Amino acid sequence: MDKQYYPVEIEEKWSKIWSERVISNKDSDTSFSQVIPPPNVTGTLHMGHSFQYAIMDFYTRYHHMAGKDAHWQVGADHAGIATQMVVENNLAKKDITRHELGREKFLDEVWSWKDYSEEKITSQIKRLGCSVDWNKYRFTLDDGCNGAVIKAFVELHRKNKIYRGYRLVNWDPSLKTAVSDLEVVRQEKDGLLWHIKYPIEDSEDHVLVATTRPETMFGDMAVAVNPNDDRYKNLIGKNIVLPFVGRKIPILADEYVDMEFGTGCLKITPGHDFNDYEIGKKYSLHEVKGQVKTSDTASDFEPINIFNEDAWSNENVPEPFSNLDRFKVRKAVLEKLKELNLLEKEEKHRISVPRGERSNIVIEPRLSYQWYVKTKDMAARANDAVNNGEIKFHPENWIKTYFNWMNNIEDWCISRQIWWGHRIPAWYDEDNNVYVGYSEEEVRQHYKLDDRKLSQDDDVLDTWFSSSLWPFASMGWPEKTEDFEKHFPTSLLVTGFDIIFFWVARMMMMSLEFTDQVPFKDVYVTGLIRDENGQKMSKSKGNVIDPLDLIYGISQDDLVEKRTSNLMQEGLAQKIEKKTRNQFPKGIESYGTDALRMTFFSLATHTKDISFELGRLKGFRNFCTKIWNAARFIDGYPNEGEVFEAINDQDKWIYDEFNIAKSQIEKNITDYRLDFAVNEVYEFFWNKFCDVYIEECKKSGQTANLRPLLKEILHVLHPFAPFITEEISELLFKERIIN
RNA sequence: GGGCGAGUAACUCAGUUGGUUAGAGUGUCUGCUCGACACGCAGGAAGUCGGGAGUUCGAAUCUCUCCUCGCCCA
Repeated sequence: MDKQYYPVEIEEKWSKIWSERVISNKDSDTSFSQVIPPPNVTGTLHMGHSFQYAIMDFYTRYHHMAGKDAHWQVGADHAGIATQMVVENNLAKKDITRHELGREKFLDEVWSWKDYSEEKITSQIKRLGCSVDWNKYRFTLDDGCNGAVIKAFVELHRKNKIYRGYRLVNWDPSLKTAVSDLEVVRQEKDGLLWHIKYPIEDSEDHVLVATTRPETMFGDMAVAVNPNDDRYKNLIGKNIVLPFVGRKIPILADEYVDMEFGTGCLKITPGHDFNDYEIGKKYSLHEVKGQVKTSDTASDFEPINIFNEDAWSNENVPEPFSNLDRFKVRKAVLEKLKELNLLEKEEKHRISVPRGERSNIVIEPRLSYQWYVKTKDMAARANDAVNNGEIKFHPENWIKTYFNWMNNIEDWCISRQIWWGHRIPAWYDEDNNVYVGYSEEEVRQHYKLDDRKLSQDDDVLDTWFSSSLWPFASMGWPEKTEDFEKHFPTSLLVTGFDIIFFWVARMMMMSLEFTDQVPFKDVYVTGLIRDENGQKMSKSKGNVIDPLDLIYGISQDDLVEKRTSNLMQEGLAQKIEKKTRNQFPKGIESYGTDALRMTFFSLATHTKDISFELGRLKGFRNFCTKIWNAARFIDGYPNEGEVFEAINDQDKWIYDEFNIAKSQIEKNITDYRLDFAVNEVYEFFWNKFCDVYIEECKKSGQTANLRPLLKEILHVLHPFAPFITEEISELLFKERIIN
């Protein structure tokens, strides 16, 4: 044995062995199972993935060693919008758009990107030593998952829990697709509030309307005031003549209007604002020959749309404002208003700008046909499962976050106007009647259609729709496979708090809907890995650390190169280079996977921001070397006996200590406190076993128990540090800890 | 506006639900090339536990209040 522990070669040996073998206690009746949160095939794995996989692998090995049939379902996610964007960006470098390529050819491009990314990801998972069965690898867009998705969609539709609706959605004008509420990120910034004069019909007078979005005035269908507002009482029921357009719009009274805000007088633009849409719906606003009218008939409601899919003004907008980008429309409108002396004033105002999570462009609410899942009832059922303890969150506190969202849940918009994803199983005839079914053939049968021409919906489903089926679809559902029967519901889900709404809650709803069972019993909610200053790791901040670079080490130059290549923004490179060279004067040393794992465990505390600091990693690398050297020392003694038998006080003492530590460690493992557990391991091994016991053995010369005790310790240690323990076990005892 | 969380040694963090002198890793200081280990050993320094008030025999921990920072939802 070397004087130091050099992890790289040893780990490569074992990870290869492990990626080819399957651990399983098939004969055991007790199952322990979990599914991997499928990583997106957008590139490579980062620290967050390795962190969570370390925890998942820990529990897989731990329960396997305890005799359970442990199954960890592995796979990857097609990640609709994200992956499509990556491929589109790659094509853009060659000056090709997806439309030039056409749907089919573009999808070929995405599939080949998927193969490329998948290869990287799977080799990373293998390198981390994850105990998964690669024969059972699944992809969220493979045939099996597609079957599950279609079935889920059709069944929900036939149960009247999916519907198609024409309404306002969050529209991403650069991706030209609808996105869900969750995919919109709000950003506060300084903006302006404009006070605009709206002339009153048959009068020289006007009202002052305050708005942050003057460009939408072409879509105005009413002006609203609070009925208790004395300033405007006499105006209620009168009409406004909308500048530039000439449309006559009513002045409505509604409690919704905040008298304190702006002028207390609000323009109502149902086609371009979510709140206004609700008001428009309430009064069924609709235009008849240049006059907007109210009605009691809900179906009369007809909002006016003034933008195209790319957020340029359309034919509903008069010259010279038509066919312009929305921000140009704003500029032009304000100039003209000023000219006509209709702009009273502008004041500073904090506004919250909605942006697309992926594209970062300003979201434009847009009227369109989309598919929705009715969530209220499904959410209530999921909530019951939490309330009656069928699903437990660890730490418990996340329940509050979960309920905070679930109690205010809105219907889920699941259609996306992109190409990469599960095509929506809906067909339209030439009169635009819609039919939902498993296939065109099945649709014709089910709806008893003649041989009329049908064409399938062009849209695909939200990625999270397929992800929400993952715990059972990945195990073969709707087929009653062996895995599904034995390992579903799963025992544990390890995931980050950032996707509790996106994923965890939706899996719960879908699972109860389709299997009448919860998808998992325990949810281990992890924090998010940040850099050593608590900053989010991101390419543009130049603070990303690749887990593989911690395992293998990386030179300063290579690290700088890695951090500064392919930057979106010019000029960042220098700054990042300087910072990086400063922080890593000698690059990064090799620490090994076991040290990284144990560092992750020690960081798996109950806080949500996890600062990754090299000092901690160094401590665990030293610990690995300590283990190595203790073994090396013990290896110098012959095998004097197979089992531990206390013959003196030191023996009794260490065995007591060992058992105390063991039960403490076990408790912490079941409590999902791997941070405590790993500290316990560290403390026992170093301070008690090495510092005291081995030293006593040296003095007394009674060393027969060293080997048997080390063997027992290695078993406790194994889920924490699988590589080094397996290697030592082979070297000293010629046997495997896990076969 | 509603909700959640954080503030403890130079740095990054624990503190298992009120109980001796507040812990760890890293860093730092002193001394050690003694037969496992300098990624080590033996010692050491280092904290007004964000501020204030209260409950208690006893508070980092419970209550109130204030300050600072962060996140999520509207």
